[in-house]
Amino acid sequence: MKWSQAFISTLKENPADAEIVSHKLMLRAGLIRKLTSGTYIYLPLGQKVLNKVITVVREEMDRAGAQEILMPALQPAEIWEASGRLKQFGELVFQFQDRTGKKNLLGPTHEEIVTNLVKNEITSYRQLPVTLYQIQTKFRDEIRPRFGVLRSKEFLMKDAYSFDTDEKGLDRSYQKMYEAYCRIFERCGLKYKAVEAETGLMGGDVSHEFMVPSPAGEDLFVTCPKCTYASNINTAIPGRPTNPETTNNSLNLQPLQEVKTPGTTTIEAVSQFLKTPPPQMVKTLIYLVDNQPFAFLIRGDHELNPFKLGRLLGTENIVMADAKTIEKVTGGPLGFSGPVGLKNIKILADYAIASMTNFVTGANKTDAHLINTNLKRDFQVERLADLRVVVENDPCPQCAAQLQISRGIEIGHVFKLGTKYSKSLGASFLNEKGQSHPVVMGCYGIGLNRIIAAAIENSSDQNGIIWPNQIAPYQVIIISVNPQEPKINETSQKLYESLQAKNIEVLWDDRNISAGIKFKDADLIGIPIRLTVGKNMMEKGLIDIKQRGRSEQKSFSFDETVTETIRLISG
RNA sequence: CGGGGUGUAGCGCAGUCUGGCUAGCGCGCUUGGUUUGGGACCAAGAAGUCAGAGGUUCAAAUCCUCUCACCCCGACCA
Repeated sequence: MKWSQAFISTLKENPADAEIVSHKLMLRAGLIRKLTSGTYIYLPLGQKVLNKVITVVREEMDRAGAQEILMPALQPAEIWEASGRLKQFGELVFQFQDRTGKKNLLGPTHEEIVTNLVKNEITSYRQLPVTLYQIQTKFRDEIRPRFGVLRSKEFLMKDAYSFDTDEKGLDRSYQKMYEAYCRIFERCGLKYKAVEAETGLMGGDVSHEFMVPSPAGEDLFVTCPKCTYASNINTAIPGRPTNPETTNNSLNLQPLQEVKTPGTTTIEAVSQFLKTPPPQMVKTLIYLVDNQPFAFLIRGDHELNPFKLGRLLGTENIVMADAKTIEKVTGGPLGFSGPVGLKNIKILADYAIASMTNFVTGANKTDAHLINTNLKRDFQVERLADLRVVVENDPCPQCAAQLQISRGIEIGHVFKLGTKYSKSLGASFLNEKGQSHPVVMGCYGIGLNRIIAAAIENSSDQNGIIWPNQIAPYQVIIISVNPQEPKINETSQKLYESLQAKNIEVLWDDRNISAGIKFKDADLIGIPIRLTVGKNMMEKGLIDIKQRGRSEQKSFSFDETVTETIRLISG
């Protein structure tokens, strides 16, 4: 493509809307333009990159034995009512009626639709296993679209679904997809990390997220510097101290005492008032679990993890108690709750509480706290459990090394769904013995637009994008420094045609503008190999080769330039 | 949805507090010319419902009321 004829518009200045590097560069390099909040137009350069990503994904899915289909974005609401997820998704789903009054929605994902398909088509174990995938636009009415293409209301997703006769089969299908994901992200040049994750709205029990470390990421994940442990912050388990159940009898227990703490309803306030550090304090959080009151005890500097509560207690109906309920249950106002003297309420304590002595708790009275509170002596708990969010330097649950917390962009997520959907939607098959079983499912998603943003977050400099070879919009850019000069123009033309003849994707900057703009633009849009036809051509008949992201530049004769370019591309 | 902020030419912004003359600047764009190894130079030009509606006033980008859009922080996700 000749730049003079291409629909490429770059921006010199940063658009006011953009905050993060990838968003700024995608706008500046002319990859995308915003239509409205959460929806983006892909311009030719952006579309080329997207297509490259799609090609990689498609090749690897096919290689892993998955078969491509295409399901509608427009879906009947009734299937979603049948699975019970319409309520769960709630406002996240774009819904509307068609002219007949039938309820429709724009698919936020496709589990219901494939399961329904499989229900109708698969009747025998002989047809299993099978994995289907598609590349489709998803619609989610996000509460807050942001960071450009990273979180949008409309986005492209590769979603795959595996169907097996049993758990073992699912394990195999899951493993295949997991490996395919690794290959995809490697080919896209991403530094990624697979971590254990929450299953969330998808359901199921095992899942892994693929994270690209980036300060722009919206997720936190935990990694161990010494072993393989890696997890989303929400599922990360802090390793337990070697003596978690330390009986505090042997320790120097001080007498329990009530102290006045006027107006101090937060940990910080109490900490300052009593001059006691938060790790010496215990907060008592009152929740309603299936409408029953529960107290959760957490060390002052720790944070409760509501996801863990759900798993532990086997219900999703968990809400923080309001001030009235707290007063009714504890006898004291919000902000002064404590475990001592609580009745008719289950008390669960985080493991970290077990090794604490002489700590501060609320007194269940206005403006009062208890000091020197001790477990067992002063109150009992129903059980000890892992209730909290991991913090930096917590011990690794596998090897006790100090855990690290990083920020990342979630670019893919794989789930073992089991029979959640096949049961609720009635997708079953007959086994060898003629018995009916629900199919065992897995689902596997990749955010295709996010791969682009993540790649840029991973790889850019002051001057612009530095594309990984596999997803660059063009492999080579030719800069004709002064296209008015016949020798330069003719050589460029010949070079352009020679490279095209070798099936190399080349962008020829033939514009009759000052050289500086061309160099700046080439850097901005990040083409991996830059060939400059200019001064060196006029003086010595040489063409300069420079790789984006490297500083050195070498000069070659015409023929050498072609072979060297090919070498760089294939190597 | 709660909190914070912005809206003036395609893009980036000044002007708004303290109302007043033809609404300005940089980039980009058009035409002609000189240029061409890191966002050139000269000359001439085009381009604005000052987010929208209503109000106050002799007079509104500027003051008041409402509405809309967009961005940032929080809960949610690929």
